[in-house]
Amino acid sequence: MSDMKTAILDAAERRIQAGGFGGFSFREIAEDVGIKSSSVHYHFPTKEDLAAEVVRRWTDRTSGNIDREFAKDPNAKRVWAKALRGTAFSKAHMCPCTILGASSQDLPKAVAAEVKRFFKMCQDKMVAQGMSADDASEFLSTIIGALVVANALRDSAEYDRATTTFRVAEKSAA
Amino acid sequence: MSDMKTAILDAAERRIQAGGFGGFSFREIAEDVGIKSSSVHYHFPTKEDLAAEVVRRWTDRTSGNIDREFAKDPNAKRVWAKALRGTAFSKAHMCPCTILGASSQDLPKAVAAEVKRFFKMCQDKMVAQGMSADDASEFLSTIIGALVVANALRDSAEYDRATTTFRVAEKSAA
DNA sequence: TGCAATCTATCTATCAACAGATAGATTAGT
DNA sequence: ACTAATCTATCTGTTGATAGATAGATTGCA
Repeated sequence: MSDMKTAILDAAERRIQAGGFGGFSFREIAEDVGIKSSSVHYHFPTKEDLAAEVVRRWTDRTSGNIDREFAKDPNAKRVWAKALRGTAFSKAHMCPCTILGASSQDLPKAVAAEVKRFFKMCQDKMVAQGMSADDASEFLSTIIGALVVANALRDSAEYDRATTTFRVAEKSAA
Repeated sequence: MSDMKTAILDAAERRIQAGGFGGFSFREIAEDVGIKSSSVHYHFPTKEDLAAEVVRRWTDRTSGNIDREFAKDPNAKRVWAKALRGTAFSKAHMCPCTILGASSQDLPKAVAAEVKRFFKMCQDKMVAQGMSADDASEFLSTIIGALVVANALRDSAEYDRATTTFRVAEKSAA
């Protein structure tokens, strides 16, 4: 992957984290990376292509991060809660899949499909790590919702308040 | 409140539930209610005004619904879980405050403030109903997140999976 | 080696569609 | 006659997308 393609994905990711699919334009991305909007189209023909690849990359990256941390700490919930905590306290504050998932009904097919894939990956991995299906559903909802509520209240500490149980507990293991 | 003003709020609410703040235009709303876009501006001067009032109404409505149901059932979590379940299984599938909360960083001030007010209302009411602050934070995150995940997976039943604990349990009372 | 063909990555310029917003005329109810 | 509500018409700006030109690197063949 060329440097420019990566830079475009980075810029799009940042803007999607703030405003979702409607929250970025080819011209804005172009300014961010220092080229013209038509050149962004060269790398990603349509807006749908670009957004879908941002989500795909995020999913794969998250999956890898979780695997790496789970190898070091067998408490799956703590691993997940810590991983998303990084997002809550990052500059962007939000996970692109969460903001896109909330407006999933208004998304181009390819983007909606990638977002769906992200949440499926989360649930499947949690079950593989030992959680029951219901437990994984409830837990995933909690950490995703914590991201939304913290963002809405403009208070990252709110994420900690909502996830104390999982980040601290030594018992309720994977 | 005039019938037309209510109809405009209804239309805007529906469209916000699907696509957030960027998911509706004055022209679309105008078509929905059968007038011209300039006439929508007569009732709500700016897009910010309209969106803010949609959220304000949703907050007040939700607050009233919860109070009414809590008077009939003293189990606060069951009351909240059932109330949001109605949203998850509605045609719109989403709560406007949730979709707007996820993109809160990109919202006009007045809208962001109203969204913040919604989540504050939820937490304050939960605490007033007997939950601890941390418990309220975690529980609110769970039901909000369940809405997002169910929407992204295009499967309302996912909301039930994530909230079984609260909707069924007779014990973990308010 | 040297030349022709092709590819990569960017540019300029432009299009039709749509956005939010405003001014001013018109209509209908009291 | 006044007012509330709607209309017509228009403005300025932005959007995603496309066409066509260009410079430079790479490749393939004689």
